[in-house]
Amino acid sequence: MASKITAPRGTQDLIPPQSARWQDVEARIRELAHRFGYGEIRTPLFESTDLFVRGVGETTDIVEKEMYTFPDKSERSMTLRPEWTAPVVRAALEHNLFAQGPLRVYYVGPIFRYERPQRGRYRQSHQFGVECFGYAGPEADFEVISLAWELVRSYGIDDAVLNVNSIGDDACRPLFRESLLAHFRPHAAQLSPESQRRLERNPLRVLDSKDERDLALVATAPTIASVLCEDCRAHFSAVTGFLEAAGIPFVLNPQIVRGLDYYTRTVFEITSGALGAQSTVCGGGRYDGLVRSLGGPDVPAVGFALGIERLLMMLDALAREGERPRSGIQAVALGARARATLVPIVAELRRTLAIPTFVDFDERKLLAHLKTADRNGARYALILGDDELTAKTMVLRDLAERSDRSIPLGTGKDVAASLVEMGV
RNA sequence: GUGAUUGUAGCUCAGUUGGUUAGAGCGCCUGACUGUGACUCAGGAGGCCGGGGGUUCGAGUCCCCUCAGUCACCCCA
Repeated sequence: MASKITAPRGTQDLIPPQSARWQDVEARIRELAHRFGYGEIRTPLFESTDLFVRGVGETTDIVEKEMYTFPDKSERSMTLRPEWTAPVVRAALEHNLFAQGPLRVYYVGPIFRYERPQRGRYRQSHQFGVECFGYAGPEADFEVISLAWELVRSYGIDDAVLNVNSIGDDACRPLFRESLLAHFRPHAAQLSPESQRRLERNPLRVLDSKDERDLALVATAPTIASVLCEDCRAHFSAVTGFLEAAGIPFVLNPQIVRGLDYYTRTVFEITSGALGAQSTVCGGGRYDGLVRSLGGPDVPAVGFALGIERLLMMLDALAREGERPRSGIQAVALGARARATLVPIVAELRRTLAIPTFVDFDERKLLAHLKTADRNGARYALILGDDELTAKTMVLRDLAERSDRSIPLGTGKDVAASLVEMGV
């Protein structure tokens, strides 16, 4: 087994029938994004390391320890995409998309983070996300949040919770930072080592510490709400107002800080109890400063990223694995002559019918073929043996109804036509 | 990166204080039933016991290392 090559740690193969669920989810995502008027963007799997360092923030965990970074053959430092937002902004700038007014895009695809795998956390995972550029107003925040919520709602996931918060902007966040420093610094020695480190680099992140040594001080820390500037306050209350008007339930959660540096004002998360320690299925917010910090114009933006693995985990927790309806035809040939006759017929069925045609080329008994049909979830078995060859017919067995019908044996087109006529 | 725990057939798992040729259930294949699927019965195939090293007369069982899974911390999707 040691000599056997296995999938790298924290990655997984997606194989049938599991892959069909992913196709369903992705189809729903695309349909939803389409309805909201978002166009798809695809960017390279790897980018210049610098893009993420500048875009995500040097003090974030992603940049400090989670990036898959490697030198290419020209010794340029490259990094496997650990998140989509920075590449999306880079691409929009590169193609000058911001010159044409507001931009709405969505993405679906893998991200890579060098982490120790556990429930809901992998080295390669997949995200669906949207980015809405060009609107500074709360309407855009609402649009993006409601899009994320709509996906969760459409699956009937009832234990999902929408948490929202505002972390202020350039005007008031520095004040919040100062008041946090003033609160924690005198007691810095009592904080956990990790929090002490964060206190200097990014004091906001001390707030989401779960270390027992920090809890007491965190609990008495000043809240952002107390220092929010008038603009931020108005913006945030407009966002929550839209949510209320739309009947989208939410929780005001001052603990939500977000781990990426580029967020401003509105931040939100959708969480679920079905996900173990990684309770966030979707996280996002506003990042008005990012485009500029990546060398672009002053373009406000708001977006989110949603973990597809985690969404599927939530669906699993609902455990409503409905019986999949039978679909398709198992073409069955008994004997070499029947098999030779069947091959072109199968080819024609596959060309004209929308449902799958299954076929087993091995010489097996009818019983074995029917078992295979059962396993394939086929609705019908189309049987051709010596009797049928003589009578110039085929037997169409309805595996759900357990009934047989006879159809004339002809060319592939003839057979396909008969099947269509019979409502197959 | 830290800690805990697990790795035996395709899957779920047994394997006594180390002791000959490693087991079960499910699944798969074949047959009972020249040609009608979810039941039954009987056979069969399929394992360098994750990998490497060590202790021992002898290791699936003990020790070390390594890889991987799981769970948690950290952090996030």
